[in-house]
Amino acid sequence: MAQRTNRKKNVTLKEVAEYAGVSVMTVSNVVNDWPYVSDEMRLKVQEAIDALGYRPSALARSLVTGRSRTVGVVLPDISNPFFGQAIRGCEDVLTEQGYSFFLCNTDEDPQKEKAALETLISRGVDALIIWGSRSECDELYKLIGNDLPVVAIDSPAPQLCMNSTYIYADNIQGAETATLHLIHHGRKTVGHLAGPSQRRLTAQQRLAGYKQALENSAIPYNADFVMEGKPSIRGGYQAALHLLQKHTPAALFCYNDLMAIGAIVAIQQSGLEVPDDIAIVGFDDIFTASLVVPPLTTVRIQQYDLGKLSSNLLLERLQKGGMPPNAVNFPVELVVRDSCGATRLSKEQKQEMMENLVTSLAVDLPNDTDTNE
Amino acid sequence: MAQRTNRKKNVTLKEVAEYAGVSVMTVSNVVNDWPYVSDEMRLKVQEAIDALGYRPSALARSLVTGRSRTVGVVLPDISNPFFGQAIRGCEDVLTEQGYSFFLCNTDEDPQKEKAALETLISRGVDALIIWGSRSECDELYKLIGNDLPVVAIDSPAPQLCMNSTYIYADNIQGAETATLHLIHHGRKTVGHLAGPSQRRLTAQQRLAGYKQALENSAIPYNADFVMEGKPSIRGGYQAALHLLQKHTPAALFCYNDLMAIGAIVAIQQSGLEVPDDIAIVGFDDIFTASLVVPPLTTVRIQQYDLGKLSSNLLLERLQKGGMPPNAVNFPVELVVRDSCGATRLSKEQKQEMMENLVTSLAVDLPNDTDTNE
DNA sequence: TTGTAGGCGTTATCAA
DNA sequence: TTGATAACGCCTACAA
Repeated sequence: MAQRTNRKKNVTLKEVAEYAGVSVMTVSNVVNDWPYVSDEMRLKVQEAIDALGYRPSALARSLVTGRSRTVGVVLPDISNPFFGQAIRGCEDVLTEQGYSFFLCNTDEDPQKEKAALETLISRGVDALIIWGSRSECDELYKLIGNDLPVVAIDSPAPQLCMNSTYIYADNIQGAETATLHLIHHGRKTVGHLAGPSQRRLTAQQRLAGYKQALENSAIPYNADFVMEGKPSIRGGYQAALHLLQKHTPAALFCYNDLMAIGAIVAIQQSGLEVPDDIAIVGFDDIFTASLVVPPLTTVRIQQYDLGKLSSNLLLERLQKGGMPPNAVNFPVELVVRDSCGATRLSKEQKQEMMENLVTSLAVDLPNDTDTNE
Repeated sequence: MAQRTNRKKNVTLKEVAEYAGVSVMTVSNVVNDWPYVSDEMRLKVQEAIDALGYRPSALARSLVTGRSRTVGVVLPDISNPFFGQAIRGCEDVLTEQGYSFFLCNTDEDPQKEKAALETLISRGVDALIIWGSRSECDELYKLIGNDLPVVAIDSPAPQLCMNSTYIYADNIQGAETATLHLIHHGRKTVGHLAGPSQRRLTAQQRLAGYKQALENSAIPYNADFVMEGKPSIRGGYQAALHLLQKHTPAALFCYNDLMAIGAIVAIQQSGLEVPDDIAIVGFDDIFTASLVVPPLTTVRIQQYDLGKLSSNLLLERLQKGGMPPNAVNFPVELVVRDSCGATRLSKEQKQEMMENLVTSLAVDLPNDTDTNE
């Protein structure tokens, strides 16, 4: 008798049906644009719907249809501008097709990732977009099974065992191009500030591309010129300082833009100049890359487009069904600005700029979260 | 007889019950940690759950309980780094409490906002976080009603008519502080690059704070020194150029950091220097603000904390129920770097840095989305 | 402590 | 073309 507690009172199909003096199915048919409804009925029902302010319950609908028009998006960290762009691409595609999505951050923590997937599945998502997964393939399989379509981006080879599409940004190629660019512009010794290769597939790939470039140029690989660090400004700063204590390469190819920015600061603090003494190339082309001084030469990943692509491929899988696993390559491109020294804008006054950068960075480093990309 | 099409086969309570040889309610009680279950039962049921890989359906649960543990987050644009930070704050709080959330971008388009809200409500969200709403108060009310808890941030006064909490970053105070800072450092004429005051409450507030500072300093307000533009780098660039064609204020307080960055470029192109000829102060303290040259003096909004606050207040409303509308002030703080000229780091060589900035910006401006903040 | 019945709001099925 | 009824998977209420 008593209202259930906490229950939101919403207008239901049944109420609309009673109001209009028809059956619930008729109302349902009108709502879903079923063709075999007389105009008279349609009008009458529509009036009732408007009068009562009826809104169909997606929940109830999902329960009975088994499809929710809902997607789970799992990624490392939305506060990372890279993913902000990317997910915007997802959203635009998904929303247009009537899908909503849940967002989950993992911080690249396998535990959090697992929890997120569990939650999403129990919420009945129709599909998953997984960015930079850290789970093993068989573990993912155990969690997800073969029924749920998955698009995995920059994750370790889940295409082997699932109803999934695997997208990889062309990290190897991009890293090779970047490194070759430096070599071809006369930098004899090119070092590499590597990302966390244990945790990130992309870090491994970019390192591989770097090595490949050396090999193609008949330059022997020297581990002394490679320093691993966290993929943040501070991580790049520290890795570069370490490296500079023993060696002074003519150029550094960095895992990503943030590390590159950190490297610039470190180089400057060491009394050297970018790009005159050490040239720098980053990766990603985040928004900030063009705004720092010197503007960063970098390998651009069109983040928004990548997000769109992922969602489009997901929708395709959702609509067709029974598609075999497949892998898709996402191209990247070198964007030449000043930090690589290929252009001729540099002068000695960069000293001053760098001091400013150092000053301001010193203030902000404490707030720099290490997981930021 | 035939399987329904497209239906995902999931293990149900009933199947677990049969497997364990108990009733569904016993299983349900175990799943929900009901206290009055014998250890024996609990064990038996738990085994069945594990054996079958049972996962409760949040959908079915929501349908019957009327609560989904789901929140809708509506904001202008997630690719805007400001919101990336903010939403991360939301996520951390919500996830910890077992809530998932849907993300919707509005691009500050009332149509999209309305569509998003309709969708979210029909999906059965328990509450809403609405950022920078552009809907009228009564329209929101019509859409949402009084049952759904709402936290509105930097939106026009929805607190008047709903089960809502209204959070406003202290834009007026912040703008006043920024402007006074410029005045107190000897800038006689302080102009303002305003945001889109028709569309954004925050733009109105920051303009108001600017005017207030003038008034408190007994400086007459002069509309010639205020120029409105889009809240982007390009918007700031264009607005500044316009302004500079007729006047040369000693300082510019800008609606946000992006406009400030654009203004720096424009000033430099006009053969002037920041901060020597014209001092600049921005607003927001986005990630990039400390990385440009000169590093930007700005009014910091702790974006992550703001996100956390919004979600905490929402949860409070969700748990207590029947709370009256209330408004919460979120403090901001001036962060002094170089662009305001209060510190003494500037030299003539900034010319060179600026040229670099200009060069790189010229390349990237076509990709600059005007809605970015 | 456990089980049974009913219903949450919708769609699928099939009969009228 | 319309309508009655049975699911969908779960929880609340109440009975055993």
